[in-house]
Amino acid sequence: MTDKIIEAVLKAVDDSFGVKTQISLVKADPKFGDYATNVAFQVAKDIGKSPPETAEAVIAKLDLGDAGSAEQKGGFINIKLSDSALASELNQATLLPKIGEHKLALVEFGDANPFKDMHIGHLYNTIVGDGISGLFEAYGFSVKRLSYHGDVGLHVAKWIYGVGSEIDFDPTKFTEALSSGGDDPLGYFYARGEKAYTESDEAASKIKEINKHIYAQDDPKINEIYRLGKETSFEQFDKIFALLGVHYNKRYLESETASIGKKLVEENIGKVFEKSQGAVIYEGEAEGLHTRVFITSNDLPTYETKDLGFAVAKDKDYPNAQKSIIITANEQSDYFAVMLAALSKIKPNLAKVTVHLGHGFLSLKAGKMSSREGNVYTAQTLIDEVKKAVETLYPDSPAKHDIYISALRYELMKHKLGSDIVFDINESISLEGNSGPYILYAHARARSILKKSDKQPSPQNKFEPAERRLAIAICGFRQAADEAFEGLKPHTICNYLFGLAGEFNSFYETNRVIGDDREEIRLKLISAYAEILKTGLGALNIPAPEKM
RNA sequence: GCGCCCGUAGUUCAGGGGAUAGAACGUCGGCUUGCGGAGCCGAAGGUCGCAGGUUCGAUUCCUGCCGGGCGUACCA
Repeated sequence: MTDKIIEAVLKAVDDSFGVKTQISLVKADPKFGDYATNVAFQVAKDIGKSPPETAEAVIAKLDLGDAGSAEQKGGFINIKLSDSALASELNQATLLPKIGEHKLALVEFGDANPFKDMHIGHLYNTIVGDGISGLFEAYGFSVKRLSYHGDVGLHVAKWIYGVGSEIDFDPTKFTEALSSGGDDPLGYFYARGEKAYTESDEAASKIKEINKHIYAQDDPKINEIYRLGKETSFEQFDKIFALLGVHYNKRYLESETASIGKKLVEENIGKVFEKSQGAVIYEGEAEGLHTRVFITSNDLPTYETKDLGFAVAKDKDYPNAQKSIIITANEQSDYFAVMLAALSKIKPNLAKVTVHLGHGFLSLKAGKMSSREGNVYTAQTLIDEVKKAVETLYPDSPAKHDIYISALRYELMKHKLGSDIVFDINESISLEGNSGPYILYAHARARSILKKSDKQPSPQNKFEPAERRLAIAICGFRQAADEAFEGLKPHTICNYLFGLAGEFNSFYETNRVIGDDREEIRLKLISAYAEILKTGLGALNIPAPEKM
């Protein structure tokens, strides 16, 4: 509908002044109209008239058909949708264009490294990734959720050193050693190795030696400890993914992509890469980037090389993806710019569809959780805390699971990606304010009203002012969703839903539904409202139970 | 040093050339014998970091500065 209006306005501008331009339609202050455009300001100067005169002239030529009417105020052209146009809009308010039909999108996220903790940053990353995946699915894409893990590299050697020095590198003592690492053996032994690495040269060289054995796989004891540690790690990761309801299509490992990438880099030395000080590097300065090492002077591939191999591996498994999104913390943004620059010279078609999406740093609001000083909070700890808080606040709810999942997911997606965010557990589970449970409650309440009535929702071509206001708000979904999808900004959906719920509560406060003369049309509004809440939450993979 | 991101109410955050800069939390004051009050209405609270520039119009774009985060050759 808005497309048709924009078209009509542009035609009127062209007819009046022979000017071709571009405009957007914004939601107007309700006292002025439903939508507004400032096109008169844009063209007024060129045609030598004041904005109000220009707007009047445009309106004189404007043919909106039965879509609505327009009037000028202070240079703005305010458009009011006709009731019939609004009614038909309302009927298709939940529909999103299936522009991804028969198209494939790859989304990579949740790349926690085995042998290390899955901390709250990984949790954030995982939820954002699954949300972006859901958004693409809502627009009809077939989405493959992929994870990628650094199962080789110095951090692994540090961990093996940490545990190995305790059990004298005897794999049979591994299980016993795990229990001595407390409730978080992975983090515990990694921290030990890390400490030794920085504090002792002897340990550092031993760790580097272990690292070589890991790549070469030529030491049976190290191989076995490695296998056990990796198994333990992924068991933990899978437990968390299952808790969150995240379903991956495929897990990739750096140990698999390393050789593919290394071959690719070696083939392109002198073309894309240069040798320097014994290492193989990519010089990005000419493109405004920086230089990065792809193969070390010890002849080991770095993360960048493995990522090149990963791009190829993904393409082999899922050829012709229209979009490949990589989601990481934004500390890796510059890194990805270099990696993608190198990729664009080797596999331009792959680089073209690849987008890196960076998110900010997640911290927790100071509270009881900060008692574990010096520790990074693990994903599991935060999940447990939120779950526990939900059980206390909603002891009788039949939907506790959905509530705590929604609390987590909503809280992490309601902020614009890229900025650092502070997670407040109490706020995340509260029914007051901009929270997941608030939206869930709004949805459950609407469903309950619909269930209670014995009449059927029925559209009508005439709205009372309060009804049309709600209807307009409901029809805003499409725009919010498009913005979220096109700009990879899930938070626009959260903010929209929160605003919509506020509109509804305000409406519901003074407009009786059941038993009113206008029950059918109001039920229609409520049903559309409930569907929008469910669809919007669903697009971000947030559950919306019927009761809570 | 250089590069990228960020500075909006007491706090957490939206907005991102255009009509009076918004919301939530917190504070204060009202409403409620009704469909889920877990709500609604209202008040107080802002030099949109500072200074220039572009523009009919700048919180928004540009430049500089101040403050913060991240990155910046062999970690990921």
